[in-house]
Amino acid sequence: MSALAADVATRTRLMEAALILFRQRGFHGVGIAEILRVARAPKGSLYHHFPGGKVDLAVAVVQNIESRLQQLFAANASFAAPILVRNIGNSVWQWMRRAGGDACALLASFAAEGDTDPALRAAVGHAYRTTTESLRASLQRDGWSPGQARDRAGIVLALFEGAGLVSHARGEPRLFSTAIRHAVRVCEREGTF
Amino acid sequence: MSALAADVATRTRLMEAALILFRQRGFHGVGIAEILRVARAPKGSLYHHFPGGKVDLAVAVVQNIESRLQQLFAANASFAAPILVRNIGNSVWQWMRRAGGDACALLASFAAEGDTDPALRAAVGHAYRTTTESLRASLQRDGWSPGQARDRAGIVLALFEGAGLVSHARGEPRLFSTAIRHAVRVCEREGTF
DNA sequence: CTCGCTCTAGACCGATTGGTCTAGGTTCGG
DNA sequence: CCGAACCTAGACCAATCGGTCTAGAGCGAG
Repeated sequence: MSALAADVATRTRLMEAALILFRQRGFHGVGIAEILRVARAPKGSLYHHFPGGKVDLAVAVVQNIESRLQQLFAANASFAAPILVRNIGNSVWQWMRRAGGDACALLASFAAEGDTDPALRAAVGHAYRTTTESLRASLQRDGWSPGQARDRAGIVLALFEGAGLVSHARGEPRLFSTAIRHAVRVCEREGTF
Repeated sequence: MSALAADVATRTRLMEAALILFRQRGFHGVGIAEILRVARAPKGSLYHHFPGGKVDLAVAVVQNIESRLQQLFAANASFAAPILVRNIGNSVWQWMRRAGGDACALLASFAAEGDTDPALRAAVGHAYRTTTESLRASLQRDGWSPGQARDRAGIVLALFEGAGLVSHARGEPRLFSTAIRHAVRVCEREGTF
């Protein structure tokens, strides 16, 4: 099916362009025209692949990020929470270093504009929920109490989101790697933390 | 000067409306028309008080938040870092609970759309810088090494920004108070953390 | 070959965007 | 009481917004 191949390519190109641009300027900061220009696609293609238009595209991007994160959790499921957090943190860091691939800051960006659209808000909320849940499960497997596991999962998520945001805003990747190290320690059973 | 009084009132009303709306939907998500409607001001007033238009208004709001944060640091300068962080965290939490007064999530929102405008980006960067600097100074006063103080200041800032964002996105104020408690511990000299 | 379906292509639309500009109060100092 | 300064008020503008719609290119199946 060469038709399908072309389809996938265009669809993917649209999502990649959207990811890059939304990350830079947020949902409302980017016009459809610009996405199409970057993706080198005509308007018809966008509304063919994403009948709901701009929101539909943004939701698809969020879901894609969510599933990528879930894959990372699955790939690291056999590790203890500190190792898992370190590995996932490093993977996300790699995404951020490769131009435009920053997942963290995109979710944060959409979260910041949360009251925009119910569907988009729901997608971001779902992504946060599944990520927190995976983190919590890992911590509980390590022996943390349910309450402790939930709190620490929230802390780790907030830390990553905040660090992604601030380090992006200030052009200081350093902060993100510091945050990874700290998040790892938050998950360790030894020490007061 | 009753003219000045009217002036101040309109200017303030514009900034308050902008703060509330930008926080909800970000810089690009809010139109000037809506700000004017909420502030009950005509267009002419906006461009009189903020000749640079929308960006000028947003920068003023960011600077206002920055100065409010600096006032909090000044008011808590005599406390050790953990107490200072707890107090400031609680104050910010109060802002967030009062409708529309969330400072953290607004900076985060603008940071997320950072590539929008150089002036806005600079204002947010400056606010982050002064806040981190105040935090670092407090930690160093407590005896932390310069490197440790800088790292921990960054962690605390990222934690607050991330927690403000995620808790706002998910409607879970709980996470923010958990983050405050954690941030306090990050600043404590006792324990491994 | 031709039919039919998927996808591309872009002209076109009304609504809304941020911003400019001219008038019209209002409130001072003198 | 009057002119100048300050501020309000909103009509108006080009540009852009997200979205719809028709036309046709390209393909595999029969």
